[in-house]
Amino acid sequence: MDKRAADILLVIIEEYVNSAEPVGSKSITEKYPLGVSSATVRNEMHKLEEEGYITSLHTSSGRIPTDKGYRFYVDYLTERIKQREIEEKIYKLLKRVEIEETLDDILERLFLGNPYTSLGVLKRNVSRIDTFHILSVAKDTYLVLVIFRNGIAAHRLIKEQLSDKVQVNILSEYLNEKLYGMTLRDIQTTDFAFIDTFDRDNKAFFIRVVSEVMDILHQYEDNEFFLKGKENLLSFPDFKELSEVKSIFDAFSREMELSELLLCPTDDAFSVSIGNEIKNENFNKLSIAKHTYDLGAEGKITFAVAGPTRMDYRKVMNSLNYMETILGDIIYDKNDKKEVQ
Amino acid sequence: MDKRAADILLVIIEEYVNSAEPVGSKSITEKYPLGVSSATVRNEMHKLEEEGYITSLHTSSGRIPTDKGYRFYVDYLTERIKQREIEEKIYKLLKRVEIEETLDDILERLFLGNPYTSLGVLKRNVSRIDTFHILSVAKDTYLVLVIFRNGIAAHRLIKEQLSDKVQVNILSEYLNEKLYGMTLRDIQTTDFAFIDTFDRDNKAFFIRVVSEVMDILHQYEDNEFFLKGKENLLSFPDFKELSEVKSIFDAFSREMELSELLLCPTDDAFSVSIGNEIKNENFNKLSIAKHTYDLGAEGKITFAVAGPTRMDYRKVMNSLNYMETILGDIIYDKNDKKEVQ
DNA sequence: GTTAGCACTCTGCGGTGTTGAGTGCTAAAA
DNA sequence: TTTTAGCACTCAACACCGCAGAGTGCTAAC
Repeated sequence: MDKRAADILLVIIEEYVNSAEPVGSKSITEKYPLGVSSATVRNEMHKLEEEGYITSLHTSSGRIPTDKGYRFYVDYLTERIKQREIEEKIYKLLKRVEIEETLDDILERLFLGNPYTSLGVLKRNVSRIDTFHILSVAKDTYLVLVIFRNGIAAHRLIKEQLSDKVQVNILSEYLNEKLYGMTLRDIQTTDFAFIDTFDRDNKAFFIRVVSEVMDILHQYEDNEFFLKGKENLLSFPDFKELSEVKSIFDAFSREMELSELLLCPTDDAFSVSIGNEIKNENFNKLSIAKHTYDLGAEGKITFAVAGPTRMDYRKVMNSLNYMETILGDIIYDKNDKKEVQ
Repeated sequence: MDKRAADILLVIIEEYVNSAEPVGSKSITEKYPLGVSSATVRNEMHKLEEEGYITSLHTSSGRIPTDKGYRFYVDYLTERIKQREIEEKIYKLLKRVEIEETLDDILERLFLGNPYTSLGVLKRNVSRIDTFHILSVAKDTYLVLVIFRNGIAAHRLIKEQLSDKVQVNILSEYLNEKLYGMTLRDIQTTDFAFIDTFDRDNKAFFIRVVSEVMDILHQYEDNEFFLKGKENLLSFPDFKELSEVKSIFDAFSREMELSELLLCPTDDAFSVSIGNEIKNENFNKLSIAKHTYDLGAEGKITFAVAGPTRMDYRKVMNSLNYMETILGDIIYDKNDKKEVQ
C-alpha cells in the first residue's frame, strides 16, 4: 500500500473511531489537509474498498473500516510504539505484592483510565505443597496450615473437642513429610488405606484434616478471573440491540469463554484481536488487546481491555504498555498505607 | 375496595406481568371467566384508575398497574403466603457453614431459579479479636494469626530474616494479651509509644506485625456485597433505552447505593419495595424483595431479588421465603463433597 | 495523474392515511 | 339500581410517499 492510501486509511479509521459515523471523501478533505481533492480521495477509497480495508453500508454511504482495516492500523501502531524492554521490570514489581489484591487494583485503574471493559486472569501453576502444619491455637481449635512452593499460605480452622487419644503433633509431622511436594491430583491418587490401623478418633480427625487440605488445593487450582466496566459497553452507539449486549455479557459471565478469550496462547506477550479474528462469535463485534506477564513459578497473569472494534487502539495499547507506571503507583500506595501512624 | 374490583386488579396485574402489554377490558373478559361483560369491567377499571391503582399510557390504551397497584398486590400476597416461623431454622443452618462461600452459593441458586437479579450483603458486626498468635512455620517465615470472637480466623505470612535479637514468642504472648477484645478502632487509638524502648530490630518487627493485624481488621470490617444476574435485566422489554439500563448497572456497581438499597432498616425481616418507593432514583423502575436474617454475634445477612416493577412477585416472594430449602441443599452438597473418597 | 462537474443512489425525516385495539358514553335491559 | 350492547371517538403502530442532503462513480478536461 502506498503512503497516500495508507494516510487516507488512517484518517478514515481515526475519524470513525471518534464519530462512529461513516466517513465520506468530502468531509475528509475539508477536515484534513491531504493536499488532494475529494475526487482523488474517492478514487483511493475505491481501491481501499476493493482490497478489503474499508467497506460501505450501502451504495452511496461513506466508508467504515473493516476488521482488516483495523488490523492494518494496529500493526502500524505496534510498529511505532516500539515494544519496550519492560517485562523484567513488571515481573519484579508483581513479585513484590500480593497478587490477588493487586490484580483488582490494576484493573480498577485500567478501568478508570479508559471507557472500555478491563479484564484480567491469574493463571496459577498447579500448586505444590511446601510446608504443612496442624497447630493448636485455642481451646478445641486447630489450625490447618498449608504453605505452597510459591510462598502463598492458606488455612482452615477446625473447631472440635478431640479425645485425648488424638495425637495432633504426630499427625502434623507425619503429614508435613507425606504431603511435601504434592498437588491435588497427587493426594487424590494416594492410597490412605493404612489409616485403617488408626483408632476411631485418630482416623476421623485424619480424614477431616486431609479433606480440608484438598479443599484448599482445590480452591488454589482454579484460575481467577477479574472483570470491570462491563457496563461501559452500554454507552457505545456501536451496539444498538439490547440483545447483542446481553449475549456479550452472558459470554463474559461464563468462565469457559473468558478463558478461551484471555488464555489462548500467542507468540507475543502483547497482542490485539479484532472482531472476527476472535473465534467465539459472541465477541465478534469486540476487539481485545491483551498483555501477558510470566510470573515464573507463580504462574501467569494477563491484563486485557475489550471494547467495540471501533475502539481507540492507540490509547488502549498505550495503557497496556505502560503497565509498570500503574503498578508503581499501586505499590507506592500500599507501602504508604502500611505505615503505623 | 370490593371483591370484584380487587379481582379485576389482580387479573390486570397478572396479565401484565406475563405479557408486558397494556391490558384491555375486552381481552380480560375473553380470557378470564369473571361473569360480567367488558363494559362492566370498563367501569370498574375507570374507578381503579381514579383511585390510582392502574393507569393508561394514552387516551385509548389498555391499563397498566401503577406502583400503588403492585403494592396492593404484594400486600395481598403477603397475607396469603403467611409468614412462617423459619427464622430460627435458617439461623441455625447459616451458623453451620462458612458464610462467605455459602452466600455465593445461595445467590447462585436464587439466580438460577428466577430471571431477575440476585443480591446479597453480609454485614459483619465490628470484629473483636479473641486469640492472637505469631507462629514460626518455616525458615524465615512467620504466620500472624488472628481469631475473632465470632470464630473466623485470618492470617498473614511474614517472610523476613529476623535477627536473633527478635523475641518472637515474647512478642506473640504480649500481643495476644494486649489485643484481646480489641477492634480496629481500638488499635488505632492505642498509644504504642512504649515500643521506643525496644531495640531497633524488635521495634521494626513489632510495627510490621501490628500493621498486618490492622490490615486484617480493616478487611473484615467492610460489608461484603454479592450480585448475580445483572445481565438478566437486559432481557426485559420494560427497559427500552440502553442508557436506562446503564444507569441501573452503574448504581449497582457503587457500594454506597447498594448498601442504601439493601441495608436500610425495615420493621419486618421480609419486605418488598416497589418502583418509586425506592428513594434512589436510579432504581425507580425496579422492585426489590429482600429478606434479612440476624446471625447474632456474627452480624446480619440479607438476600434480595431485584427486577422490573412488572415482576413475578409471587415467585420471587416464594423463593425468598423458602430459603431454608435452598440452604438445606447446599449444606447437604457440602458435606457430601468433603468425604474423602 | 488529478480534478471539476454531473447524474445517480440511498438514508433519514416529516407528513399522511389506514387499521385495530381500546375507551367513554348513552340508552335499553335486567 | 346495576349491567350491558352499541356506537362514536382516540391513539399507536405501520406502511407509504416525497424531499433534502451526503456521498458515490463516471467522464471529460486540465
